[in-house]
Amino acid sequence: MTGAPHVAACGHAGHAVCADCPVRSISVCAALEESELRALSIIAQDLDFEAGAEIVQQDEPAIALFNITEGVARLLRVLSDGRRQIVGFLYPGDFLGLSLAPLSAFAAQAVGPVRACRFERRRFEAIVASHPKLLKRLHEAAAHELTLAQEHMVVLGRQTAEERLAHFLATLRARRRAAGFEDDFVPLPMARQDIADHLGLTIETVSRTMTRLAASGTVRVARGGVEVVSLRRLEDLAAL
Amino acid sequence: MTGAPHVAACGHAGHAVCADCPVRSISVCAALEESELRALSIIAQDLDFEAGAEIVQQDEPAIALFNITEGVARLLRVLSDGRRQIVGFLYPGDFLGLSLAPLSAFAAQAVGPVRACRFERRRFEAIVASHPKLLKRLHEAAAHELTLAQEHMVVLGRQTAEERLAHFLATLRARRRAAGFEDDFVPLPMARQDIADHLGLTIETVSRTMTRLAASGTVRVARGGVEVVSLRRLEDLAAL
DNA sequence: CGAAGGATTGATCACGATCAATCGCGGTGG
DNA sequence: CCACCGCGATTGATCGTGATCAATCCTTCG
Repeated sequence: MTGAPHVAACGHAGHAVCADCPVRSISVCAALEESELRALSIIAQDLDFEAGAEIVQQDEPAIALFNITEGVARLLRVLSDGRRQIVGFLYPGDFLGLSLAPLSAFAAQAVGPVRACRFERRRFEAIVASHPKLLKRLHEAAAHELTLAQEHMVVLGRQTAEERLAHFLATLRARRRAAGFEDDFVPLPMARQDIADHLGLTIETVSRTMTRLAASGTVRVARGGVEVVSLRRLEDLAAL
Repeated sequence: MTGAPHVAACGHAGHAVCADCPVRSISVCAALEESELRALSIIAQDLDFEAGAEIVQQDEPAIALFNITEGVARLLRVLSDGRRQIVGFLYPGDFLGLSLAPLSAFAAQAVGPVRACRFERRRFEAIVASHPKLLKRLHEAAAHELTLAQEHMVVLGRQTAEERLAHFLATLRARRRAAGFEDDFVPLPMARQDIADHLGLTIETVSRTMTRLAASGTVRVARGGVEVVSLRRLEDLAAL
């Protein structure tokens, strides 16, 4: 079910050219010196993953780091009895492997087709050790992720189903806005089950709640996503 | 109800002496060069907080960072309708202010009497900028916090009340072990309401679940904490 | 056109929340 | 010294949100 990733056919024998990177301006690699970028470029490997493929295995040695360049990935933990918790979705520009533990406590899987830039850990850390700006960027990314994680704890610990879904959609919309999109359409490339496992709900509750948001004129459900009809109402419901 | 913090009466006009710091070996300040430690020492301020006092205000500018040296603090978000979520408890050696946002999205309050080492943010960042080892330590701390936060998401999203409490107690015990204690007593300096707000439960559910853990011979409830009777059972129940 | 799989809708159930009473301990004053 | 008070914790009774079980619906793809 999970095909092995293969080197992208797009050029340079699998080595990425950072200067051409589509997430150059928004990722950890942004604001790096020319020399740092060149150093990274040398050890970077451009990989493609098909939908559902494991990018990182749960409880396996974390020997590599990734920078998502295209597509969406999910970061999740599967309990022994099959319960899943998705702790976050990774979008282009997001960094995978910020936690420094020797074993990866979480798996990362491609939601749809994903392209990612891979760095072997030992080599990456060697570069980090000698490039303080890169460390600073990594730290900022980790601090940001930490804030997101803490916010999501509030959602999971204290919000109702409707508040959770409203918050999720509002967050995705804000993120899309920040990425420069002007419309109010929120693409949902992940399955309902993924949304449920992210929000600590069941697929049925997500479905019902989505229907209720649509019935109240807050959103309109379309193929592949939702359109935010009343941002005001959505944010009121999210109630953080 | 929350008295203003006052400078500790213990010496040097409120300036801490890092070399004498009780958390020197376990905190962010550990493994720093002599020069870095001296630089930090100059801007450090030793503060006392009484039980319940606000160390950091929610939604206020984050103008300072803290290193907890004695006591326990809670990091929490209060929703407009009064619902609370405690995203973590801070023990001696823990760093407060890792998230780099200009406004603190969370409040920090003293659970009992707390002593903390305060750093004015601007000055702290100036030191960080010129001391790469300190940045590295901060990054490690942030990465560790991130992992803890993600683990707790799994707890809040997918665990039952019994699993949550068992996990909480097992985590506290492990932490205490790591700090060098050999016994199986787990102090619980925080109120039941705090535990409930950390685990996304009500105080009644915490109480009932605690009683059930005691009835099954997993723990014994004592004043100020619990004694772990069967670690095996506790960890089985925690079921991560 | 038919099969397959994800999404939605419906009926019922259960876990934890809510409402409420009591307990137990520590502090205070008579 | 003990009666009383206050407050946090525990226990009990009932309720409600979201889970579970189950039946279509809808879209995609062969």
